[in-house]
Amino acid sequence: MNLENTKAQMRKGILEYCILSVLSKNEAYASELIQKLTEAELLVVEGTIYPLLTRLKNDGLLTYRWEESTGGPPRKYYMVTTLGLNFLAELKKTWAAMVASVNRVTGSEGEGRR
Amino acid sequence: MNLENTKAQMRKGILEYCILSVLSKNEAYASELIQKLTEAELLVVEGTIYPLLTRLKNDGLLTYRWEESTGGPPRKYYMVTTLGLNFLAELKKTWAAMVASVNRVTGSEGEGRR
DNA sequence: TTTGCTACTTTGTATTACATGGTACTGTTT
DNA sequence: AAACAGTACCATGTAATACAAAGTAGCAAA
Repeated sequence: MNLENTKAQMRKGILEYCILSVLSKNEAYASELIQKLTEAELLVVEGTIYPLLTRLKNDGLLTYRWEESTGGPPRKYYMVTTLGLNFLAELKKTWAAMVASVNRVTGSEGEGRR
Repeated sequence: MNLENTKAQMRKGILEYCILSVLSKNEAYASELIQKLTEAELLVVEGTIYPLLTRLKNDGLLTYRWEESTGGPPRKYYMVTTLGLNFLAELKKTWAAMVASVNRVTGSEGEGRR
């Protein structure tokens, strides 16, 4: 029962939401995504993001296209599909509801709203 | 990739926080906890909460005492230890930081603060 | 005694994040 | 040209968690 472990557990399930959200604004390839999420202090690593992107693609929420790079191997640029946009809208609601619930239960209901 | 599944994943890791938080205000037994969390629209079931309570107890964050019931079997009333309170304080910070990060990444940073 | 309710417990399963190691393409250095 | 370094993608195995499901046990009323 250490804090790092609990943090990791808390991150579970929100990555999908974050990735879809980031990609809905701009297409990006995996390394770019990792950089953006890391900048936002949401730890992610390769071993996490590649399987996740593949899963989202297999479920029809993402597509990708290959693009040559000016140095190094070609990149897979991912973008959100229409289905992905719908799912993202649902996730947004879900996230908002969950934050509200947690804040209510933990007694920080008013925070950020006064 | 269905919404219910993603919701379940989003809940991961926050239960510890919610339970510690609820118990820090009033001691309670498992069924009471389930009721409170369900009222707050945070689904929990027996199979989830009993092992979790035991884990928190084994890690020294919770203690319990038996109390006879006026009908039915005796109840285990759980309460938070000093160690648990410290951990709770950390979780509170962690949760707040994560919500801030997610909102920043998904572009809902201002929401609830206007 | 049987039935029903409450409360606690245990076992097995699905899902996820991550660590780790591996493949492949490009350009640079020797 | 050969070796190397850097970038990018991919695959496998592990740990942790939530949950379903089935089980145990106490108490009380019919």
